[in-house]
Amino acid sequence: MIALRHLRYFIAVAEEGHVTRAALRLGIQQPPLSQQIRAMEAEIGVALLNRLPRGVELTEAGRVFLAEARLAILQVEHAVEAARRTARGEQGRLAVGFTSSAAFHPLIPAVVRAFRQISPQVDLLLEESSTGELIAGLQKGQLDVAFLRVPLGDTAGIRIEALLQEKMLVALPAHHPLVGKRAPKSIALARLADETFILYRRPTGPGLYDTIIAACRAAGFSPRIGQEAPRMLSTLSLVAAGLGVSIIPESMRRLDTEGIAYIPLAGAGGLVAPLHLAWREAHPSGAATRLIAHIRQMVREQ
Amino acid sequence: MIALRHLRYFIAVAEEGHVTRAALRLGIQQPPLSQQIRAMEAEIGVALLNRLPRGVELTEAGRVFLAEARLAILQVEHAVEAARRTARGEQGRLAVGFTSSAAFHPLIPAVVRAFRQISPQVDLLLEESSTGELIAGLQKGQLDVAFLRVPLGDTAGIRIEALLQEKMLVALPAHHPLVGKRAPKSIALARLADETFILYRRPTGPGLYDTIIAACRAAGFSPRIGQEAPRMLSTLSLVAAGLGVSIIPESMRRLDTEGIAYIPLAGAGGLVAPLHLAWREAHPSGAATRLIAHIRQMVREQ
DNA sequence: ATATTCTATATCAAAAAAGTATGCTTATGA
DNA sequence: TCATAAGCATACTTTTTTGATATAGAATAT
Repeated sequence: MIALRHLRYFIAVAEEGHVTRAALRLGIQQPPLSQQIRAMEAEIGVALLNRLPRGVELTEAGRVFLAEARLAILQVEHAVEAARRTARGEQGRLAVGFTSSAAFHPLIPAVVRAFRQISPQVDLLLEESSTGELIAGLQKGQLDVAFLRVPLGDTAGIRIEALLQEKMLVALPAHHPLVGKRAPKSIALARLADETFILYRRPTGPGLYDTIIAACRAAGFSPRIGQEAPRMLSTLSLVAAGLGVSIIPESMRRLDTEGIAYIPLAGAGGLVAPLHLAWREAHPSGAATRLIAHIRQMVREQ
Repeated sequence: MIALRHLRYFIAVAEEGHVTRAALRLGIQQPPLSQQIRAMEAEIGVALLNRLPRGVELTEAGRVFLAEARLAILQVEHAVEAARRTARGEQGRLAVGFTSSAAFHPLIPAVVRAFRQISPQVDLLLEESSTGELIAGLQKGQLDVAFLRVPLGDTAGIRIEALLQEKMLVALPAHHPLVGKRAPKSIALARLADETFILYRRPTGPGLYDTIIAACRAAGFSPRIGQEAPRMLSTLSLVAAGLGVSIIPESMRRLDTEGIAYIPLAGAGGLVAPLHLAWREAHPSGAATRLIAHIRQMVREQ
């Protein structure tokens, strides 16, 4: 069976035109080199060298084989380098997931843009889905990293790290009495006791939904739920349509401003929207490790 | 140092997702296979596999390496195949030389055309030069095969084989008295005793030139040499210009017919133009062997 | 818990590669 | 032309590498 050693030896002999000199260069003796070359010729079934009184010369087949053998060696080196680059996270593919509400936080496009720039050879696959599906995706290895609001469900084997916490805003229809002529600087949660709430909730489990209800209870009332929107974005549409009020993370202010007044909560007792980063505990890829480190740095510098 | 064995083993493990099963497929035991894979990972410095409770899975680096390793194996196989094809004469380059007078024989273009068709992957390099240079080219390995008329000079290490013999024609100016109104069917050499001869001769030594002079002597006269043309083709131009007569191989009739009458020699005693094939005795290339065999066949069938 | 399924480790045997000594062929130079 | 040197091949030995066997260790599945 042909080995890379055979190719390396042959290339040396071809380049030197001389078995003894090639052996010197390879750091072995001449007889084993002669043997290896002959063994390879026997294996291929073709004479690659003409043995001359002084040195050797390539046959036509030898010339062709030399060129191809060099390519083979290069390809092996390329394979090794590609693996190393991939392990260093400079190459490969990286699947990043995020929940719809996290998608609106400016950190995420900033991270994606920055990572694309520093690791152009990594294919970033971005995928938006629910928290539950993100966690499952991580566990199944379909995702490498995910941004989510509140971790929930079975997070076995998943590392979760808090990145930041956002303040919450009250979203009111623009013509709501509480907004008045000039929107107030802030509003206390208790003043929303009689409002109808529009909240975002996924069937998969608790999330911001429960945090908000708990905060209302703490403020002394039990919120009346008017509607549960299927997607975070629809919540704001319903508020704009005047169907009720909602409480949303600050970063969502960027959206759908038409017809909505955003007012900070006064002394928001524990009512904050966290942003978490999640990744597989076991065997993170080089690119994932790199991305995580980069995210941490961006959060720190922010 | 990485070996092809490592790549083959790794590919098997990657494809099976299972060391034990891959070992079975490779016809070795599981422990050495595990060892070889680990040795290669150590060599590269990168984890290619994640060891799971049941079987193994590829890391991102492993996936990249798998694809590249497959290419490396293919390239090695390609190298071997290319060498074999070259040895069989199906690929490579082949330098064919011929003297100017041989170039006019229809066998040569026919051979070239036929060989191009049956061996399209062989690059044919055609080169016209003098007999002496052809022989030297063969000896130096610059040429693989040569067509020539009369072998001369130092032919050490050269195999020469007679392909065919052509009749000779007398070339006369169209208005020469011997041609008359209707050209005669043939003409005896002795009748040219008083003519001026225009002959082709290269400085390198004897050739057709001497054959012709010897034939004249045998016919009872010593030819008067009017001019020695540097190239076979110029001979005919000089004849057409009325400067004398010449004796040429039959196949040259195809050229420069304007102003020249070609008349066969009556009972041409030994006055024939041979065509020889010459090639290096030592280490003929596959393509050369193939070409030579093909030429012989074409001559036989002709 | 216990069996089962896999990979890892340790030790030994076999095979392959490298080393040493020397032979054989062919050119080179006195 | 004869001796010498250059350079590849062959024969044999030593070392290294690869593979086999036995068994441990980890983890899931029953």
